Amino acid sequence: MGRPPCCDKVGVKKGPWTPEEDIMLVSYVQEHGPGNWRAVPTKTGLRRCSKSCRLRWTNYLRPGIKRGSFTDQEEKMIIQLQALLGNKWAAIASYLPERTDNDIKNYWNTHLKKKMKNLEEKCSGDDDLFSVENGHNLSSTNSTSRGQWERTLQADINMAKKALHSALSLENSTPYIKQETPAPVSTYASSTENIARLLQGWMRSSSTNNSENSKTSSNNIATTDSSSCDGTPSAESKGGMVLMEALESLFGLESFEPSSSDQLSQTASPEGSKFQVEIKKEENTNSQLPLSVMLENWLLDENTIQGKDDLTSFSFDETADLF
DNA sequence: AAGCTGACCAACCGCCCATAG
DNA sequence: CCTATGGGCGGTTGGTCAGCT
Repeated sequence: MGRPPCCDKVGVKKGPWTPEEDIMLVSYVQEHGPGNWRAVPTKTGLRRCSKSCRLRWTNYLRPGIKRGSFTDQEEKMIIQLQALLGNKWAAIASYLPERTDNDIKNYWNTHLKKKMKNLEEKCSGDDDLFSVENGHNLSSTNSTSRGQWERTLQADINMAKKALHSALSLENSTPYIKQETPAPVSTYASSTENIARLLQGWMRSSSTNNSENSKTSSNNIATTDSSSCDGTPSAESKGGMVLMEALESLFGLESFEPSSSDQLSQTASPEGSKFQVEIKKEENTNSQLPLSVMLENWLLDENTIQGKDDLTSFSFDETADLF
């Protein structure tokens, strides 16, 4: 017997969100803040499940979401964090605050999984270093001898260290949470911008086909988003700016702009901070933790991250005591 | 031009966890 | 301690579109 559904199935709308619904949701969140999702459908009049509202906000409407294709650097990070953490998309997303876990998950499933499989095929015959299909590398070595396992582990650790070190030293161009570097605002889309784009796409689609149902609008928008994902304002996004201004005056949404990295880290990735807090809590019992958790602790430890030189000084010998 | 197929991605679903009462 | 509830997460589905035959 599972949990009862989060809301009545009867009368609840499903499927793609319309711009009108998005506006209603954004204006509600602007007024009340994210949270208490249960109350959102009743207070906004949205005929949507509360969960659906939360998902729509976190995956699409919240400020600080970057859309469009992934950069090489992001791709690298995802691959390596996935190898290290497994399919912990929320945890991975905490390192890429401008990406949602859903985005990362989708990107992994559609692009990287295949890529890694090809790579694995190429590398078959070596060892299972590239075995990422089942998520955690570390767990795939159960049947190997201890020595082999340790070598594999050492390689994993080195790989992770290199990955993080290179990622952290890449001109600080990625707005990692812990670094608290100002986010490149141009690459972000605030809620206002998101909505503006939504409206724009919707208007465009309805102007070309007035009878077009709103189902397709959200997909049109998604395509539009990709076209301007590089942060360079396209002609379309300039049009969006006009709408944005209109919306700003309508809802007073300028306060949504991630004016500081602190705000960004709070709004863009609450999961990350929560994750880090959880890890912190676990540190007290480190001595009894499995290595995977120890590694996570090490990777996420604030001091380690901040003093990134330390990353390379981690030795497998330090972990030997664990066994 | 029509049909087919695979890629992509937004959204849904079910389970789990934390917490308030 | 137990239960109900809200929120979060990962897996999966289904609609749309582009490319190919």
